[in-house]
Amino acid sequence: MRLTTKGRYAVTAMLDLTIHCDDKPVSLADISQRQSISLSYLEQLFSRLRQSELVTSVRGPGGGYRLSRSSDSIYIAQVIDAVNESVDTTNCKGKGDCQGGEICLTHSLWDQLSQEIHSFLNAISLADLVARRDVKSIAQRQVEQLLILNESPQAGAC
Amino acid sequence: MRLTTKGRYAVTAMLDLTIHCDDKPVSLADISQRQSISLSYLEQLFSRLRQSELVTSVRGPGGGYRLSRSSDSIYIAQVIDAVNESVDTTNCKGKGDCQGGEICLTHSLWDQLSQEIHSFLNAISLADLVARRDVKSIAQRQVEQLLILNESPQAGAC
DNA sequence: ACTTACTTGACTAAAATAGTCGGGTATTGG
DNA sequence: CCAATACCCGACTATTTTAGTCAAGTAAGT
Repeated sequence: MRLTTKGRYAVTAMLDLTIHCDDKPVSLADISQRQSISLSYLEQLFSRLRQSELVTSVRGPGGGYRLSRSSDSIYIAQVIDAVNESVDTTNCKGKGDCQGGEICLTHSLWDQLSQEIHSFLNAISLADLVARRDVKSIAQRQVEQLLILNESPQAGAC
Repeated sequence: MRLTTKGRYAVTAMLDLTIHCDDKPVSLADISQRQSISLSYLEQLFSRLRQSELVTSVRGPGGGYRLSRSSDSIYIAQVIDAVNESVDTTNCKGKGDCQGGEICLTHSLWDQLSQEIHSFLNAISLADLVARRDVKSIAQRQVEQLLILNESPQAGAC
């Protein structure tokens, strides 16, 4: 099982994309500023997200990324899977050959835990997260901080 | 969040201890053979398990380890915590200072997931695992394999 | 005494994480 | 056309963690 900054960044970036998407695609530079994630690292993550067909890209000036489908049909588990191999907690990737070809003593426990985590993350969509009150207020704070930082009022398109 | 071989080994070893404990303490050498875990590595893990007061040790010949209390009052979450810092999935360890002192966009999600995993692992005791049918049959297989392995050396040795 | 078995700490190879860097390529507004 | 924008891609790297090994103890039973 791996659940580290990589997966967290991916979900955070996808959520940012969901919040700040109206008609124009969202550039990685914007996400980088709002979410304090390095631009180069974001590029790496979005390469995987695009390969998994969770986002589509638009090149050139004014370009950026869009969700490839509605935010209520993109689930957190899919985002994590895209960048973070899996949420499997078994050693044998569910195959049951954990102890020299045979199943190990605790295999069923880890198998059960993996299913538990997967169903939890697969039941929450990006749309669900956007609807949360705390997410809304944090997103607003981030936009305001960015405006102060940039000083020049950048025509709040959203 | 970390859930790797270290935590799995710890739970497996504790389960082995639960199964093979009658009156005499269980030596790490026995666990090492049955569960195919390196003896030196087990020593490292049991050092942590002892510090967390999950096991007690008996030194000298015939010595080994015992559960410090009944197997129905030792929970999987405690074993993992003992060797594997925590099952927390947030970046800020629940503090909420994930984005430069402020809370990050996805904090509540990871916080919720952490609680989910913790309650799952905290609801299963070693006694619960021992009672499982698959665990019983795997344990029996391991004992039989060990008997075969230990009886053979008389043939070609010396 | 001798052996067994726990105890401790230092050390290490390999892998993963969390990035950086430098060059591409497509697109578009002027 | 052209230069700026922003995605695209692969190689590189420092740091941390994992999954151990090794050596030198200490305590206790026969």
